[in-house]
Amino acid sequence: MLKHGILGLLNYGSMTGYDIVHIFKDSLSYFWNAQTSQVYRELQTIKKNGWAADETVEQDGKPDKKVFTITDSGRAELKRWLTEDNVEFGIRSPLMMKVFFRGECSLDENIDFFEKLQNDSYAFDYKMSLSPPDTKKYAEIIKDPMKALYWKMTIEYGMMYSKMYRQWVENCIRQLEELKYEDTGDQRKS
Amino acid sequence: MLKHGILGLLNYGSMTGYDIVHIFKDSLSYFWNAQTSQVYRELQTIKKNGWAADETVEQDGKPDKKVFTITDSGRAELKRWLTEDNVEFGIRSPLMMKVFFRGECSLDENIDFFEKLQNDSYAFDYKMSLSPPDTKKYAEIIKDPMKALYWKMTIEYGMMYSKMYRQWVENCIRQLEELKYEDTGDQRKS
DNA sequence: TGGGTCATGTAACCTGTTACATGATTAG
DNA sequence: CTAATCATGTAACAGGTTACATGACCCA
Repeated sequence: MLKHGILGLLNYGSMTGYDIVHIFKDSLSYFWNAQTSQVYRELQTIKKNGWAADETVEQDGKPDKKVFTITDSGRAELKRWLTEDNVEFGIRSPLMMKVFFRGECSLDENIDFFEKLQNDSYAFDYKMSLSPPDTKKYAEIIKDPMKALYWKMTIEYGMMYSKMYRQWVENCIRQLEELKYEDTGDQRKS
Repeated sequence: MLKHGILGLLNYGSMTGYDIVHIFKDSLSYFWNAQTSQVYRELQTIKKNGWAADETVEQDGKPDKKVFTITDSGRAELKRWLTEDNVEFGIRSPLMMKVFFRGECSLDENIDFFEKLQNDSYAFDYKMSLSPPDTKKYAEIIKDPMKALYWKMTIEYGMMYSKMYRQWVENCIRQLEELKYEDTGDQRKS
């Protein structure tokens, strides 16, 4: 998966592992987070597969760098990946796995649990409002406004997801709180 | 992750690997899909960790089975996992990775792409309406209505996600179709 | 006699995470 | 002097996927 993300970036222009790591952090982090170590490893297999070639560039005052350039075979592989249909609808969610079994904890513990989720989602939105995916940096790389459209779609997805998530969490909290009142003598009518 | 899901199920009652695989298929598949091979492997490590004990039961007319029973240490581990806070808000999405780079394909190809996503989501909803997560089977296992609440929450999440997803896809298609009309001479006003 | 259910797995592989490791330059 | 930025990775582990493998019984 990450392999093809890297290939996609290399297709915009030649760059180093270091560059790739930073683009992931700045512009793709909210739907994919890439470990430095994995990026360097994938670059090795990309090279081994002949999807990119590397060239060592000396710099002064800075360490040498290894610039990767996509090959025709790499572009073909990128296109193959984009065309292949294996995008299954489905939500592999570690969070739901936990929610599913929360009956083992007390009502109060679970209210705390969901309130923490709520806070995380607020924090996420706040962080996003402070530093949205870095438009300028990405525009430098991507240039073509037509291509930026797809980037915008992923951001819209992130925002819609975040909104839906918050609604779900609030709904869960409401249900738990109603149960709590029922337990402690039905104070809802007062 | 799956390890703890299995532990959660064993906590409801002793069962075999085969049972676990089927419960995952019937009731948890829409947020986690478990491979048979992985289930059997995880059961081995669960046993090795002392979280469950196994007992071979002979049957007539059917192959022998290995029934796993959770231990106190297993219950403690389940509780530890539920209590530990590592539920990061964030959406690791292979789909978004693909959407991000779709600028490499033509408008028409991309309209097809999103229409396929739309169909998948319709198919998912239809399948869910025909056979929603198997209430009866799950009720047999879970019994306690208080615990079933958390199961219901995961289903609500699935439905809300599915709705949001469809809206997002429709929104994407709309944007692409507008662009198409602009390209072919702005027929929107007619 | 052919397909479904019951029931068990192994082996190889791929992908992602965590921890560790180095070292020069530059700005505050 | 110290922290950040630039720039590279290795090693071990954890978790998930794919392919393969076996075998009896039951129902149509």
